[in-house]
Amino acid sequence: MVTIKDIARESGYSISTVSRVLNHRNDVSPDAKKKIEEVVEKFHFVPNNNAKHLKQSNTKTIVVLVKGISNMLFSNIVEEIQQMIGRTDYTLVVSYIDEDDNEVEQALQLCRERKPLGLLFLGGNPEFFKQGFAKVDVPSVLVTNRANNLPFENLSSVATDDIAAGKCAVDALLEAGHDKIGIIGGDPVKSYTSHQRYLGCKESFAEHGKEMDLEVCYEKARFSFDSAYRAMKRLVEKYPDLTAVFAMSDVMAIGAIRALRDMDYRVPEDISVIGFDGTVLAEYYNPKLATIRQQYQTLAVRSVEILFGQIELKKEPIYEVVPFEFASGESIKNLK
Amino acid sequence: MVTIKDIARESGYSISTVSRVLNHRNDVSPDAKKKIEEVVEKFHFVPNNNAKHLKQSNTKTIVVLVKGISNMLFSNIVEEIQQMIGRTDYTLVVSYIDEDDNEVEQALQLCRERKPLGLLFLGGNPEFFKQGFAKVDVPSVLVTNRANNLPFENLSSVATDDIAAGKCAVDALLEAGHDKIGIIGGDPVKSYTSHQRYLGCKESFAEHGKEMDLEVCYEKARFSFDSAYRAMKRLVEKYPDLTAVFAMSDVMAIGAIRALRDMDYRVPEDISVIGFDGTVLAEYYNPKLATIRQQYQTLAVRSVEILFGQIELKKEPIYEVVPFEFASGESIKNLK
DNA sequence: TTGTAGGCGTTATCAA
DNA sequence: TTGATAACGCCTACAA
Repeated sequence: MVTIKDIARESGYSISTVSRVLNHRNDVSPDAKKKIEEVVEKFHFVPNNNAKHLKQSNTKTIVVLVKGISNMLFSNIVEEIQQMIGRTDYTLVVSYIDEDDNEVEQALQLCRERKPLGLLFLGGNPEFFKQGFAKVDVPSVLVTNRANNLPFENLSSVATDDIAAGKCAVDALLEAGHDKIGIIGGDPVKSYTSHQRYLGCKESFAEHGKEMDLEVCYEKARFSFDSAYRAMKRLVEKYPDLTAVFAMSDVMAIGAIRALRDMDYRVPEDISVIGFDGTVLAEYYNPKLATIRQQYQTLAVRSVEILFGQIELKKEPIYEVVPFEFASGESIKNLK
Repeated sequence: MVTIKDIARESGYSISTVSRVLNHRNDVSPDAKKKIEEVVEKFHFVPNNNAKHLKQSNTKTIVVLVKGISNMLFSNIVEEIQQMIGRTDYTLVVSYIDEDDNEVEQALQLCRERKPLGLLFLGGNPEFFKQGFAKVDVPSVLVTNRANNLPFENLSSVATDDIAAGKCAVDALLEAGHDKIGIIGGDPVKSYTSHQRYLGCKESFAEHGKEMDLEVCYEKARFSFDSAYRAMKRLVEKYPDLTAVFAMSDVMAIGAIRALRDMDYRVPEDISVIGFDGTVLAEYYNPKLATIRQQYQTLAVRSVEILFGQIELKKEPIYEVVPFEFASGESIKNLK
């Protein structure tokens, strides 16, 4: 393996000078720079990041922790963030972790290894934060979840108001004349987001003078096609006269629709469906999926802005709420 | 930051003994092990991987290089691989790189930094291999692409026969009575896979006694919904009387269908569509997408088996072809 | 079973 | 503008 040492020997300069050239510093003579770059090129030398990060302290890097690689909303947000950071002199490190893994532990590890100036969490479990976030001493922003109940002075948040959004989804169904509504969502005990959206549903029912029986109308699922598919089948079984379904993600909604069609229901003629997130999938599906569109661009932009605010100005934490939109699609039938 | 040194001091043992405990080695007394684990727990000590990998030589790790995070086929394969490796004493490192980046350079970098015993490439550009793979001295398997024309003694491959599969797709359309067929695929010059599938199309036409005019019937697109959407619109414009479309991925097919519907064509009544890959999306879409299903499980299993064969037995490279299946779906209309 | 010491490939601090 | 040299945190002969 060719190291900086080899480049030094080969170019006739010292290790330090090579290092300077590699890090694009300007206290090097043009001659040295030229010669060293030639040798680097010739040997296809690439620095070893382990050694680099082990030693380096002053790194302008931001770490993004993404919970779940198959979450399209997150993919979109990451892409936006990448573009924004690309225009600054910061480096972005994106780390994907499993839906169920502990993002705070992972953050701690990354802090030791990359010494970032800021952290961006895409998705997160409040429990993990309560347990371990105290040990994170880097400015952070929780994106997509609210951090109001997580009183850490270095943790802000940018999120959609999940209660209002959940309410909006059910409002849409109720106002189209549906009142036998099933819900497919995550486990409200484990997923804070699901819990919030569920509260929104409840509120909507109450406001329309109706009761909502969790036992009958709610089915738990993971955020995947097939898990939602199975949940939809269970839901129909225990609530056979439902006329509409609110699925707490677009992926879930599509899983549910497939299940309904396999049971010979038509969507939306027999049963209406509304999703959540407003990913590109919703627009491409047949029928076009009604959904609650989260403003992923705004989420991305504000998360970065707030993070930089925290890093550079050491501001107070901010808990920002980003508006959502109702996208009507073609999957809701108006009964009125 | 708490280091192994702190743990040593605090526990009363030496750094080496702590290191031994951390690496679960058995030449440590139970007392030492217990005491040190307590201290580690108390201080929430986590080793710094930079330092670890910098020094460590004997790492039983396999690196997977995935080209494109939004490729569902690859996600499925990765998941399978993860499960298989999980049952061994190897560690798996998954690295996602952009569709257009140079996977061989990235591989070189990872080899220096992680010293893996084997490499798995999910997708890859033969050009990059020709240029740089000679410097990779680790057993590798190219998954999804064939390496027959890449005569490196440490590079095997497991792949679907893209020519045969492309032919199968067009056969299906021709045999359903379609003969005005459009094709949406990657740039055949840049994407070897697309080129192979295109050759299959040509073969199918020839076998059915028809000609195929690349200029008229082929539209280039990236492997995304919206790029395929636009390609479909262009295709209809220059080939208005087509009755069927072969899209070289399921995602492309869905983008195309949306475009067709927006132009008031019905699928499959007016225009038939067949996709490629057989991802879960195909089954959940409406109409269920006809597609060429790649056996992602077999691809995953064989790639790992072949890699271990190379690592442990130093066998000759193998170029394995995995069978594919035609999934009829609901998106092809029979004109006969 | 345990400890000492040297080194992994960089960066950073000084002095030249 | 350069070059020694000491870290960075850990692993690993080798010695005890």
